[in-house]
Amino acid sequence: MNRKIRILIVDDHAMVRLGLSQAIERQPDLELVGEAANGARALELYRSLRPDVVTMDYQLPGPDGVAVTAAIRAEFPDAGILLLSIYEGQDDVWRATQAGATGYLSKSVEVAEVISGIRRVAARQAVFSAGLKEKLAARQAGPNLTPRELDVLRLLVRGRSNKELSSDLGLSQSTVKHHIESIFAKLGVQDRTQATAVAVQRGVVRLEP
Amino acid sequence: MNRKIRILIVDDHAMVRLGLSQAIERQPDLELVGEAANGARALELYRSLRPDVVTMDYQLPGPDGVAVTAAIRAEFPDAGILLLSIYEGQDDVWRATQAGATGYLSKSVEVAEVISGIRRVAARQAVFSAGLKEKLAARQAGPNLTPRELDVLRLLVRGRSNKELSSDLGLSQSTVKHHIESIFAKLGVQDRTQATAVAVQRGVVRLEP
DNA sequence: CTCGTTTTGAGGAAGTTTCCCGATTCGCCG
DNA sequence: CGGCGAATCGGGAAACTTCCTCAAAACGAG
Repeated sequence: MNRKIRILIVDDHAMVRLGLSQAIERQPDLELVGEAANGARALELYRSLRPDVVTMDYQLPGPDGVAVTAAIRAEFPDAGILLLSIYEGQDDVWRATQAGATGYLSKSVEVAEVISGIRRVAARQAVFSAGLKEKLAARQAGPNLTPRELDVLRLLVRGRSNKELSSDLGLSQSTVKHHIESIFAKLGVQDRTQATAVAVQRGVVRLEP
Repeated sequence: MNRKIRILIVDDHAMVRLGLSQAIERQPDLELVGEAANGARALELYRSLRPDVVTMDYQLPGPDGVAVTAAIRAEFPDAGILLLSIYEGQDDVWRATQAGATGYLSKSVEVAEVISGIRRVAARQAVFSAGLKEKLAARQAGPNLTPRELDVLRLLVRGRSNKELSSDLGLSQSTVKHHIESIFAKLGVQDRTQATAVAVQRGVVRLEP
């Protein structure tokens, strides 16, 4: 038999770390080599341990899981990283794939699915949960904002005015107004506050960072 | 020695259930008697098992942890329920205490703290994590909105216009404008979209339901 | 190359929000 | 009782947003 798959857990919730470590220890082909509760420690441990797979929580104190993923991949382009998140918005998955995550699973999946996800990430195969694919497909049929509209929406949701938007993005106010109207039409709302509510609820954009 | 403390875990994340169950099984005085992944199953199991303590996740598919807590307490007023949440907003804790939760812990605390929380809930003592108390105190010093302003803010965040607000709450538009201006002043913002962003980020109000 | 989409832009009318001024009522606390 | 904060209401001017029409450059797909 081959060498065991060496795993690093990154999660700020002690209970999740405990659950994951238990699940891993029950598998003869998996081996837990380290645990980190924040991004800095994760990077440090990655450098010294060089694990085969990292299970990374989406939300972490300080730089979030996506940022840590990007940081690790910048240094180790062949790293295998499985993002675990309670969020299932399209924007989250998109950000994750952009950052170089090998897989993205919702935390509501069964433990067995995480284990099989780890094995597939170890083989550098992409992993996305069935539920996520459904949601992505469903969302694709819905909003479907253009990249520029997303830029505008992300700032809009943070409370920027048209004037601020235009200087933030280097556009004329007319253009900003145009994009905003397109966003309203696609989200089916009448004003920016509703757009914010809908966008955040559907996970089109995230508010926290 | 006394009978063991009988525990029911309610959480939709399999990994958290696994972690909690492991932590509980390591304690000689604690006994896991059931696990539920949703509110309906939780109520069902509570009726048949009558556990001493329920550890309840804040967010669940369908009715959330607070609603399930209220449902259990309506039937069993002496139930001991420990809410576990990733959210630390004042509004969440407030809703939890109103629903009759015995304690409220952030999921970012250590496992030992959850275990000691379970023991204290078993003794029907209130449990709130140190971090939460700090945050609550900090928030108390901050916004400190009046009840009426909170009513307005909750609707504002969902994208209602001044006109809608006035009919929703049975007020004149003048009064609504007045409340909104007070909210802006207390949150330190200039417009309703910023107010939405700040309120959601700080957990003053929740958007999901 | 042509078509459709995206992105950019102008301008204006109508409606809404923000920011002021003012005022009355109510209940609570010292 | 007097004062104080909360909640209520009115009005108005300035600013901003929404909705509309029109237009053009850039770009990829077919």
